[in-house]
Amino acid sequence: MKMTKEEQQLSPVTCSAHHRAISDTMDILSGKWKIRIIGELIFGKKRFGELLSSIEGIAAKMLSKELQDLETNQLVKRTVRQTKPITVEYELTAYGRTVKPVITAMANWGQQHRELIRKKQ
Amino acid sequence: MKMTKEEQQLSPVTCSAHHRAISDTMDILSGKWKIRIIGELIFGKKRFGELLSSIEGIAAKMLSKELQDLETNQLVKRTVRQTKPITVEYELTAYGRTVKPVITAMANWGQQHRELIRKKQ
DNA sequence: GAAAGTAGTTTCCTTCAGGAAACCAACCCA
DNA sequence: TGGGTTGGTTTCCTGAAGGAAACTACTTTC
Repeated sequence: MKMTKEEQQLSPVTCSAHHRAISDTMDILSGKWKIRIIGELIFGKKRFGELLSSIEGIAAKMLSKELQDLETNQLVKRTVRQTKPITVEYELTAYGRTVKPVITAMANWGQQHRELIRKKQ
Repeated sequence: MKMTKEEQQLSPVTCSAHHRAISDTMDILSGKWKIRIIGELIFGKKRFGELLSSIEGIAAKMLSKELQDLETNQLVKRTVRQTKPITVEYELTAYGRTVKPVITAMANWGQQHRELIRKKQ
């Protein structure tokens, strides 16, 4: 039986692994804010309050919870700095930066989609 | 002011467009089943019942609703075939196939993530 | 001693995505 | 006449996600 390149790539044997991998990614990036937070941290370290004001619409509760999730999954590192009022810095780990291609793929497709919709109307 | 390559790419000017693009993508691929459905249709046309049994765990109501969403967004084409009991075929549009890089990026990252977790434990 | 700035946590509430099961409707076959 | 097959829709329900606002705790400054 001949298979196209695509079918080889996604053969039934590797198919369930494929689904699992996608599920894993969706679980880790799930929720309304995780990708926004990662997008904010791609530029570098940010303090809790900075994230709170730069991510429009997020409440402190959600920011705190989502950052904990990201920390649990090793995507983000939390550092308490012994400043006058204590400040806390969040930054992407090297591992967290590996998510960038996923985000880029989504951004590219979304942009193309928007252009296509605009042209049609 | 000097900027790294990354900062040029994601300059403040294009930043909100970037967020919008990501939101668009997430909206269209949102929900528990859309990516699974697209993944199933990458192999070719499938009837409603075939999708229902090949996508483990989905209920008819959800399948119906998600397919409608995908059709609305031009990712999927629905064709009624005048067979003895009427059958309905769903297939990806050419446009629907452009989502593949996004799914591939998610699958790749998920797989890498799983391997990393496995090595650590 | 009060106010202001840091980084959260707690409580209470609402909404909505999604699941289970029953139902519908057209058609064929026996 | 009634069961099987197709492709759905309707109804009812629940859990989880997320929002608003108040509260905590520590320190510095006024």
